[in-house]
Amino acid sequence: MLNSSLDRTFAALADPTRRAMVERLVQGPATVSELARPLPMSLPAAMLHLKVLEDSGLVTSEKNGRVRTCRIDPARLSLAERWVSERRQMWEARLDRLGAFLDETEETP
Amino acid sequence: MLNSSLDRTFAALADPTRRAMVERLVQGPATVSELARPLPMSLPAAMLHLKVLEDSGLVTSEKNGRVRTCRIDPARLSLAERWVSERRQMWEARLDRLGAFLDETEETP
DNA sequence: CTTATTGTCAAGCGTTTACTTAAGTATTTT
DNA sequence: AAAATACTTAAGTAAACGCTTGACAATAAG
Repeated sequence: MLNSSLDRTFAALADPTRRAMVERLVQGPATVSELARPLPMSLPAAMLHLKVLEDSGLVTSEKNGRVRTCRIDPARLSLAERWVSERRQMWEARLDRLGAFLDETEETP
Repeated sequence: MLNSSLDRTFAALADPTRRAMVERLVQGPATVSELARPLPMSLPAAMLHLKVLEDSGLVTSEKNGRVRTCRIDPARLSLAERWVSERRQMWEARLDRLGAFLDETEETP
């Protein structure tokens, strides 16, 4: 399905814990522990959130030795941004058409 | 909480049914039935989705007589758009700083 | 070799989500 | 007034989420 990646991306961003992780990762790569440390939950819980972010494609990671380094994928951020932006633009385009129609209609009152 | 509106907005957009409703509403206002008709589910189910959209603030509605008319609130679309956009920009800013640093470091090789 | 660090897997539990069908209310239309 | 329309509420169910604790790697450091 074409949209299921949008599903997962928006769902990933719907949680404050996961947005906090994104917020951290836009400053640069981080390990699993670094991401989990500030969070008010157990490490396994944090890893589940991380898994949601990875499944959405917003975050990628690679393991070297015993440490896994995570980084954000800005392309996925753009994907979500673009969907919203395009819909807002459609809405604006409709308003423009409506305005033009009204201008035409009320010529020489 | 300041962020719970972002929570609800992203959560609302995470579902294909609700995105389809948004997609419809950017073309202009619609009634509950008009929104529900194309969907492969019962009317009450569609109304639950609509409620999620309203709770998020993405959609508003008013009832005249027996028909409820729904319209989108583009400001809420912008809210989501802006959050994503700002984070993507933070990520880009970091890359810029990194580039500048590397340029400085490798002067006169 | 022993120990600490870093991450992972699994089982369990309570809450929330996404529907369903059935019944009911308010407003038009005939 | 009777019937159709448009929406709303309620009750119930199955699946998904978010978290916990506990046990268990694998790697690095002393």
